[in-house]
Amino acid sequence: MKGGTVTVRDTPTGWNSEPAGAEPRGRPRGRPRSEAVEQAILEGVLRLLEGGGTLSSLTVEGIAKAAGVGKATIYRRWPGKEALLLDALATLDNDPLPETGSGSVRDDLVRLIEFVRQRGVSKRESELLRLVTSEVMCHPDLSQQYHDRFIAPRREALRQVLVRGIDSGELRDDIDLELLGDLFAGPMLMRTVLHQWAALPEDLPERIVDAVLDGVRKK
Amino acid sequence: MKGGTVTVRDTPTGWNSEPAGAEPRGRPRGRPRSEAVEQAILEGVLRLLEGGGTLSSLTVEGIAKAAGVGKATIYRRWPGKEALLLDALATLDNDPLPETGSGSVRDDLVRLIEFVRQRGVSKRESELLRLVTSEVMCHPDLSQQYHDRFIAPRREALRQVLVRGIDSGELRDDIDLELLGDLFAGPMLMRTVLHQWAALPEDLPERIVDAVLDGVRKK
Amino acid sequence: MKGGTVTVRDTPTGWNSEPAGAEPRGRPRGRPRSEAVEQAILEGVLRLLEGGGTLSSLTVEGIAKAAGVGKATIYRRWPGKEALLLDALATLDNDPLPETGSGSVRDDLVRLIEFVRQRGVSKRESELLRLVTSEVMCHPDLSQQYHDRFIAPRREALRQVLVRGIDSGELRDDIDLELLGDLFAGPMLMRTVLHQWAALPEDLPERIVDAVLDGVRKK
Amino acid sequence: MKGGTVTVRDTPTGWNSEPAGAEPRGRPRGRPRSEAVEQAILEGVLRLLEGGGTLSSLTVEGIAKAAGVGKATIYRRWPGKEALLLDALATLDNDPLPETGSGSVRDDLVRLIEFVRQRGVSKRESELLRLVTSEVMCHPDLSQQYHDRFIAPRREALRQVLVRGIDSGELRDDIDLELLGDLFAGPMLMRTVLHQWAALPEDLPERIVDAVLDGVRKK
DNA sequence: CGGTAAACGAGACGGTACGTCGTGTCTTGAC
DNA sequence: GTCAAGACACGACGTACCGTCTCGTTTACCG
Repeated sequence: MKGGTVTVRDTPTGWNSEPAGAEPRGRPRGRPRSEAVEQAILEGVLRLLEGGGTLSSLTVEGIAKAAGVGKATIYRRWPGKEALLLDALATLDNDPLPETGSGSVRDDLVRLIEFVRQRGVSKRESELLRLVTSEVMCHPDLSQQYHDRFIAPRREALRQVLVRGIDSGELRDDIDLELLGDLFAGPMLMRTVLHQWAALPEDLPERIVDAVLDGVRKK
Repeated sequence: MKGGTVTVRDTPTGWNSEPAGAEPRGRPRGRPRSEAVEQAILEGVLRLLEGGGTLSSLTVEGIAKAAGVGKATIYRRWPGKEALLLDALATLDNDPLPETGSGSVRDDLVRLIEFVRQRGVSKRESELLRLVTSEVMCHPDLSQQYHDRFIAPRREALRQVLVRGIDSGELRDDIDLELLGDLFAGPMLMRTVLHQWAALPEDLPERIVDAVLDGVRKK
Repeated sequence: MKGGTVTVRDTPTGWNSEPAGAEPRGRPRGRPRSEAVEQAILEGVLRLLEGGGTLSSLTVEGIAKAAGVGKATIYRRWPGKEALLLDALATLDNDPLPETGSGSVRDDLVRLIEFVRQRGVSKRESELLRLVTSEVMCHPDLSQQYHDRFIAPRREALRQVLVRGIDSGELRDDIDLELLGDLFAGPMLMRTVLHQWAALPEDLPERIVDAVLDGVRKK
Repeated sequence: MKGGTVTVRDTPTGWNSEPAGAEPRGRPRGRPRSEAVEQAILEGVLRLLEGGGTLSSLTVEGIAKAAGVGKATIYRRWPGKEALLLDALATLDNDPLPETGSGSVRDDLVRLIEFVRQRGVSKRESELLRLVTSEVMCHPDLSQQYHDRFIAPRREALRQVLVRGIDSGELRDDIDLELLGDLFAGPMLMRTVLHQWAALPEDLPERIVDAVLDGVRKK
């Protein structure tokens, strides 16, 4: 909730950013925004999502009620339901990406895909992902936000592994990097977006990686 | 707009089904529903979608206005906006699946993926797909409809090709069929859902199929 | 609720105005507005007013709830709470002005003032008058409306009586008509606006008229 | 802003009363309230009123902004907008009542009515009166305040003159005092509340008094 | 050919949520 | 303890759609 947030949120007075020393543009005046309120709102969103329901059944009014908060307090921080959803997603999805580069390229790939699989197994996260993803597909501007905050880091990690694999001669160098990434990530997305969330067995990452590495043609 | 429709639409009086002769359950009385009105509504949906916009900016009231039609006329035919969207999608997506089974398994796979690629290059279809997909992810009941009408046929065609490949010894038989399908279809979905619609070059299907067939491991 | 209303209300399609024959400017299309709903809203206003309360405690939302009506239905007919109050007042204040010109000028004056006194005695009307009057004093545009619909007719009736009195030699002709009217009407207003509504005994009109006629100077 | 104020205001610490020496109940600690702030708030109210506008368009938030003052500073001094209005009215309406009892009863009456007329010709005061009056009519508790501070003194002065007139034999003694007062004050109220503020010519007080004294019946 | 009945355009209807604004209280740091 | 600033819970505002309903009109069929 550090970097990407500022472009979506209203970034009201920047009262909690400066590390030390003199504040450049004057310190924020008036009562500071309550951290607890922030948490309550995000927690309220997650609580409502657990009940399940449509995107349009997740109303701002309902969130305010669930969080014990005024509507204005929500609109003071987020321009709308969509941006709020992104931040709610961020509160769940803040585990660090797995370490890569230490072992074999294959193991790194498995680890990355396993990391994504975890998202879908958690009830909370999968519900949230379901809604966020559909919301995102409607709002092109949010799509950018979503991509920058959630997709891009994963893709970058994947890219680095793939580059290492090419450099070390483990991977073919005649396939463009973008497609290479899609080959590994696509099957997970397939289950995530269109299939049931249940169809994510533990050994799925391994099977995906091995199949993509070796090809499906009979030798 | 034939088979699947009946489960979604109200199928009010069955006025356009029987050719002649005795109607079993009473012939429809009163003024028959106008075919032109039906077209106008669906066309109105597509016209509004071209303007682009959020899912919630596509209102039933707006559709009625755009089509020069009363709201009740829409509700008489579809139970809601979602089902209407599915039918609108069907008016575009009614090309027959490509023939398969005549040539090599590889060519069949390329043809199938190329068929999907076509969906994404048309402005109208890609916009519609964007909204329908996000709508579908929220409504579990629609999800079933969408799957049965649009996903299942494609998956089935794909499955048949893959089975043929396994039987003929061209494809490995130690990968379960479901994953096999995802390997080919996943990369396309990746571009469709998360990437830009533009990134769908003509030779993409070939490159996907060859990469998946041969694997990405350096020989 | 005939003439004056049209300038305040939205006068949507004029569906209830034409006496007979062909409608000049096209008959209203769509479902006609319900007379019953209209009554329910006005009745709701009066019911809430009986409970007593501030002007700002009489909310549009409350009126809608009390009348079992959607807010939009109110806004469809009246531009705001103020105009609605005027019409609510009109539903109470629709007794015909008393007949004048038949007997003595003094009796006519007493009758007119007695007519005004009746307004203040009724709980409903006095509450309503209290709010309407204060509302009216804030909104200059409503002030005009209020004057035209409620004040002007009374003043005109009073003026006619006074003119008759001057012509017949019963009243002095060296006092301008406006002031003459204020002399008779002022004392009633005094009790109405500033005093308690209770202080309106039955013989008040007679005493006012006689005092104004004869003067208060000791002979 | 002397006597009546204390019942309405919070009378916080009494910081401006003691001349010197020992404070009986502990001297006020902390920063004393700024006199300038008080003035700024009242002046802000008057400035906003000159712009004209509805009662509800005169918001506490707007007053604070206009006075360059925090909202809490206003609420620390007055319990609400209404009481503040009364005090704002008092800053304008602080001329001493005219002397009476020195000359003829008629001249005293003219003087008193002329005094009231002055209120109406000042733009500031008439605007303020307009709002205060309407506010007052809604809040029964304020009505009492308003009556005690502004109406009662005038009525009392009027009453004294009338009593003197009766005692001296100049006025009839068969009309109750309350009605007698209304006869003189009513016409002014008429113009003030319902008519235009403009209709207050200089000789109006004289004409009212003479007409009421002598009666309007032709001799 | 005239009657019956449903479809049609229009738009009113009871609701629900929207995003904004004002209220009166509170919480900061500065004075 | 006051002050300016502004966050806070609350609740009304006026608007926009929802899905249903009631109008008068139109358009088929059926007797």
